Amino acid sequence: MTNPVISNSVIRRLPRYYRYLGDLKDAGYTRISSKALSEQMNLTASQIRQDLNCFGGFGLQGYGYNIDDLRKEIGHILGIDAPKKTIIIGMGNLGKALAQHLKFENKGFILTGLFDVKESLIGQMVRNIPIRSTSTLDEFCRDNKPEVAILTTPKEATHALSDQLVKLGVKGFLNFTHYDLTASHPEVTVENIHLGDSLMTLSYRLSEK
Amino acid sequence: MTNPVISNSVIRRLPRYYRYLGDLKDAGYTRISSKALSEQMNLTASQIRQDLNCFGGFGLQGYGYNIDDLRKEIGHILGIDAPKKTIIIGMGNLGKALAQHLKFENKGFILTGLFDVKESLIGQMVRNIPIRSTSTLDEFCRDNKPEVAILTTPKEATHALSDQLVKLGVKGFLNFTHYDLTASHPEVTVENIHLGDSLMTLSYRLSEK
DNA sequence: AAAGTCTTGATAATTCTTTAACAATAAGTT
DNA sequence: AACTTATTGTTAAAGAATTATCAAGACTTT
Repeated sequence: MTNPVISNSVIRRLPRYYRYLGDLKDAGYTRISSKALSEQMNLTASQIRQDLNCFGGFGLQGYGYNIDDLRKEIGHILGIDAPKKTIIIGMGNLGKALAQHLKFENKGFILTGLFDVKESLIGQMVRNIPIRSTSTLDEFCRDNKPEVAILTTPKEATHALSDQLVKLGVKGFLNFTHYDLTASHPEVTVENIHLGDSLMTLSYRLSEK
Repeated sequence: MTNPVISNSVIRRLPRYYRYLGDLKDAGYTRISSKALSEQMNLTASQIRQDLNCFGGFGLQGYGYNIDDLRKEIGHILGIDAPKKTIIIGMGNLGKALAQHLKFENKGFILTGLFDVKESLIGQMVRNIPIRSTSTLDEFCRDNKPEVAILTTPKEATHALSDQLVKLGVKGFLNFTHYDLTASHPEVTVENIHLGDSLMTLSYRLSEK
């Protein structure tokens, strides 16, 4: 698709809208105005309207937005209705925590494979999926064609591993390793999550006060 | 301290500078120019110089920056030399992963307490720290005065828990729960980490291609 | 020690993001 | 059915962030 290019800032707010709309829906509400939503979310109403209008006019003057419709629209924009096969590499505590707590199904992902190098982990079941040896990755990817990989491996392993996965057709990475991954090809997408950076940001804010 | 107010964008880049400078130091380098660093980090040299000059002129014309000095300066700016006592509440896989993998000592934090409500976890040792019952939180905080809490509890528990902790003197939160925490008092700092949002952002980028 | 090179810090220009304003229009009300 | 109120989508203005530029000055070489 060749859409008009949406700014990063807008994209990063979409999941938050999606969450809040889900909560409102669960609470039984059917409509909301940009003003009311802005108060809940600590944003300006203007920003919400501006953001949503990047994708279309989902609201109705004098009424606001239908919560369920808007949520579905945003879900569609986020690609949640196009499930992507996903593997996790590195099944230590972090890998396990992600496997168990991330609601993959709700977010457009299907967890299909778990990998680790550590003998003692191989064969363990997490969420009814067996942990496989990383040495079987090539074979698994050829058979199952996962599109997304979540990495929680040691820093040293990351670069070679991501190269291998890109060759095997993986298009998206959620990278929790200490290695700063950059997209090697234009069709590859990387989301780096450095938990340590968040800690340091917190430290800064505590120190400045 | 009443500093000239640094923008969010700058603050969020500081930890990344800190990491890269650490890597360069470990690799044995002693100096680097903004241009060379910008190429490694995929930024502009201008931005790096602009960012650093928010805090002072750490560079030298015709030479660049001394890696070790600059790293120390940024560490100091980040408050890494002022260790903050920290507790983790919620010792499921995520809490355990954070306890074991986050390098607290390097980042200005000292892990002093671990808490969970689940009977089977209480008493377990992680990093030589016992997991305590959440019911002992008041007592622990009065005795140990932790400044920072990392939350990995269920959504429902978060609001009440954070209120309780603020009353007990906790000033900083790293919030991994599905509840969007907002700083209730001006002296309280919150860093929300929604891993699900990162997944959805990734989903968007994969879908747009 | 002079000439040349490099690289900063600062300022200016540009671009991007957010906020404000308001006409248009749909819903709700009498 | 007309009138009032609410709220959008859009355009314009303001504010931030990023990038480009360049004089000043420190290092390096001859």
